[in-house]
Amino acid sequence: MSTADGQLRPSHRRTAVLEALKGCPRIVSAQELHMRMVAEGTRIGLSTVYRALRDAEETGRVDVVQAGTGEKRYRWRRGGEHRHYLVCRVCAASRPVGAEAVEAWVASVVSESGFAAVEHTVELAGVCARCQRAAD
Amino acid sequence: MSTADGQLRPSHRRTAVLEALKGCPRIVSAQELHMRMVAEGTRIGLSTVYRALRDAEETGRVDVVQAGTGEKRYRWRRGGEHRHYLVCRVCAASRPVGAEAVEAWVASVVSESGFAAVEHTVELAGVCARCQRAAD
DNA sequence: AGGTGGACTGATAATCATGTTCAATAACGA
DNA sequence: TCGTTATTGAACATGATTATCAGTCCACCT
Repeated sequence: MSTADGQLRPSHRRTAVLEALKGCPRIVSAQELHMRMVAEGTRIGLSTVYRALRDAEETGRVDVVQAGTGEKRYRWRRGGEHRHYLVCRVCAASRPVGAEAVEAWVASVVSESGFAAVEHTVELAGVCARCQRAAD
Repeated sequence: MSTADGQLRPSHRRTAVLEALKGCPRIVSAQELHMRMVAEGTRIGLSTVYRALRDAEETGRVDVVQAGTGEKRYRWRRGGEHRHYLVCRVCAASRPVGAEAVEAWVASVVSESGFAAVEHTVELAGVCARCQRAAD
């Protein structure tokens, strides 16, 4: 394989993936993130991006949103806590929403259900104010 | 493919798919439903099952849960209202949960966000009491 | 009843996101 | 420097879903 510019970074392609994710203003899919990185000049394979995101998901460093089409979209988790997001269907801009009420509701449902190890997913998708204007 | 109002014309096969779904005690994937129908002696193609479920989803006659693997699981919507479910990760048993608190929370978040046409997804997955016992 | 046109069906192929394989290789320690 | 080992990434595999399209069925008209 040709090492064209010799700009081989230290062993942290994975770190590069997470850094790129941090720099994303909107939620992105693995493929979008890969394209973005390549466009910026980072030499990285799609597999590595998938691997890094899966690992980050398992270790709780990113939040995941399942799009309706069965693709996953990621967002860097800024605070320590897991968050829920309101995502724009048009431009994919995302903003975290306060979810204390939902967390409390989930806790009460779980306690009276007899279920154990309950995980919850809350997803909100709509059209943001800017895209509403742009639709005219 | 579709008539003026976007609804598929009723047909023997399509009705059979929804009837089969009604008879399912747990949430099922399209493929599971197809296998189930074939096992019962119904002659039907996988494509038709997918089509019927997609149409039912679009017209709001079924509830959909996205499994972690990117597969969709369906449940016949018994009341008129859309529901949320607590699903067992082991046996796929599902029970509807009262979600008034969540609906109210969603409404308030939406009203102060400036977003329009917001749709929400709430999914709860855990291990039901029976499967907890069976795990011993 | 018989014909006709459009809708439905289903086998197959295509697509799409993601996972796995494995030879090449970069990082690290002796 | 040399060898060991984990990481990488291109190609391939997989699994769910969707599109294609020729054949079939059905409703309606005469």
